Amino acid sequence: MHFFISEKLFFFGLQAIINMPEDREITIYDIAKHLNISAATVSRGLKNNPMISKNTRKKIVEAAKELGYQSNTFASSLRSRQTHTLGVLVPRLNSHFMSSVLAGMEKAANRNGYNLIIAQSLEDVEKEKANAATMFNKRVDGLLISLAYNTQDINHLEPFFNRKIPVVFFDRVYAHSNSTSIVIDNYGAAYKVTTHLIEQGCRRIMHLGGNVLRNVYKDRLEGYRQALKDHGLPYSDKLYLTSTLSEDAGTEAARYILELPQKERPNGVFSANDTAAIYCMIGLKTAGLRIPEDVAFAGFNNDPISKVIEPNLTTVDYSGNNIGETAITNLANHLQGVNNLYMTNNIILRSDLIVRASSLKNKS
Amino acid sequence: MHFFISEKLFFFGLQAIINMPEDREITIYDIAKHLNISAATVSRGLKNNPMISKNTRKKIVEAAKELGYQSNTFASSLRSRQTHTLGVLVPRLNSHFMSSVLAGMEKAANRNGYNLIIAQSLEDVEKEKANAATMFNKRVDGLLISLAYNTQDINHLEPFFNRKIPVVFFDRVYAHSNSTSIVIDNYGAAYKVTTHLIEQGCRRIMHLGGNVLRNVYKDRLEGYRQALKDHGLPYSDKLYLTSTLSEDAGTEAARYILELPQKERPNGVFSANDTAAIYCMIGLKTAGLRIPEDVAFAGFNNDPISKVIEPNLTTVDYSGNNIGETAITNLANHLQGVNNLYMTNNIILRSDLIVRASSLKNKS
DNA sequence: TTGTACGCGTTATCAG
DNA sequence: CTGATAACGCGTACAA
Repeated sequence: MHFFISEKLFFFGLQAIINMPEDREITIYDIAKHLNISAATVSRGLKNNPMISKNTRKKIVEAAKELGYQSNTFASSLRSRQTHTLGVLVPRLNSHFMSSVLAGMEKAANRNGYNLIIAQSLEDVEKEKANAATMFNKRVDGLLISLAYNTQDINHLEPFFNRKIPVVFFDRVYAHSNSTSIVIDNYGAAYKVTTHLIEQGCRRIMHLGGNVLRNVYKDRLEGYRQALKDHGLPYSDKLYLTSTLSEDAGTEAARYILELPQKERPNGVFSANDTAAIYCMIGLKTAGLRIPEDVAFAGFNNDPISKVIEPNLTTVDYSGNNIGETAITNLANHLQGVNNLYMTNNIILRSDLIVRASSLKNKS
Repeated sequence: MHFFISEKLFFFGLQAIINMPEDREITIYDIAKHLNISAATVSRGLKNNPMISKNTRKKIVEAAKELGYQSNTFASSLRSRQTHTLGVLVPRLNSHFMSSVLAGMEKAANRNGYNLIIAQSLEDVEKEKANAATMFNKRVDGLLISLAYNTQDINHLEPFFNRKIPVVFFDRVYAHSNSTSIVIDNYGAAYKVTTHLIEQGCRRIMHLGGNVLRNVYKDRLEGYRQALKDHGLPYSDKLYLTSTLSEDAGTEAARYILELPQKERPNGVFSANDTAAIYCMIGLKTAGLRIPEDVAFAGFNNDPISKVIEPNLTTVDYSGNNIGETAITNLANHLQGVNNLYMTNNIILRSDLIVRASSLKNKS
């Protein structure tokens, strides 16, 4: 069986298709045709190129709005080799500190006309590698990274270095890189906080630390040790626990303390983060110890929970927002040629941290 | 004055340029040339197209690795009209709930081969609009959005609807959209929690709510009211405070309660989030009221602070991780043609929420 | 001040 | 199974 389709019918069918709710993008060519000018002029006009007369520029912008034009970033990126996108690679997204960092970053990025692609390594080097590769493929204009718990080297960032794509480390930085790092004075803060505990009368101070592979934990440990030394207190391995600083790790630390012979128990604890500090506190409180009379506590980060626990936890106000904003602002300036991040091992240090000694009473 | 440049010199100069430390990308053409095959074949081989013989496919992959090839996503996106990027637009990045959502999203996105572009509206419609436009320009394959505090309509999402780019609402959804929404049973949870307070002996229960423009706060308010009604308790405007549910708002609520004549004071408070609940608690505790004997509390979200406050706060375990994973998984499936999100006003409801009644003692 | 012409790197189409 | 060729939408020398 055969169907005959008249030329006319065919034409109409075609028309119908052509007139269907357009699935084509509106391009600068459409605008150009609309205004009887060239696409090049439109392209320039859209970017406020001063070479284009004010009048035509205006017309172009209006036509663009009228036609519902939306610039195509790929085409643009393909041509200009700029994505206006920054990659952010963090260990975890869901900690108070990190989400503050991201909030600060997003704000600064937005202000500078950049977008953020965010990924988490979940503390796993392999995921970190994979994510780094993806970001590279996405041609981010720059990378901001805080290293995973067990990252040993940064070979996976070589592609960035080779292509001179700026990499900014923050918080958990890499010691031997030539990149810029945004950090706080972890050593100093730890020193201060430990000293504070000592001044409150603590003589046996325990430290809950993280993996010393990461600068933050290494520096905090060192600050703690130096403070002990400077005040004539001995350092003991028995009073130094290293863990992931999770809630469970805090609880575990409490158990450890309670199992210690009465005489060997610490009367002060400096934890490298608030979470571990607080769950350790809770463990001890549950066992009947008084805080801070029996054991005084200090943490790190100024997490919201530190203001809720009783008594309030002395802690270091480590502002994620600041870190995030500083990191992005520096990177954006670099990309816009305002500064140059590639001075060897350039370290930008935020020194606005405050030790909050909220309710720890002097035990002298 | 004229310079004469010999053909030879010119050629050498050109050579020098060509041999300069390559700043050109390695493309599929380079691979093609390397293997004496066509770029088309390389393109196919790289994507494991079964039409290409296993042998050549292998060779292609090897050559790619050898030459250090990195696919150019723009070029690919420009051609294929797919970005493998999803836009996420949230009110704020730095709340425990939202960062959990993002963590869940990132995980699911990664698993499905998508990247996330994340932006925050800071509870401001205007920023929401601007961000939506950017995401559209970046040609995200789909948009996930939780509305700002004061968003009235969703006209700014029209571009997405017009182009049939899937939009998924989550948490703070839009009632009259034809899009899929990922929500929990806010009404039911509020009803349950309020009932719980009533069963503990509370007769005058206050509600700290948010802007009823947002479904979450509206539904929680209604669940609260229905529970009162079903248990023969009167509803009173005096016991309903609406705010941003911030720390300050919680403190403010405490002040409000304390200023109330003794007889009009609530003996129970249901807050639409944990933060306000806890700062209200703290305010009352400071004033000498006993929790829960004088005033019992219940919150919403299962924020970490709810496990730290004393006594522990009864709350609704609203899992951001689940919401995030569900949202992305559904969107990804839709994009891959597994399901279709565009059933009118399709609502995907997570019902795995649990009311944790940790330490609230029966006051009968 | 504006237009012409070409290429960015990939994928789709069609032809072998 | 593979190759040639034409887009995709934009930016930019160069020319006018």
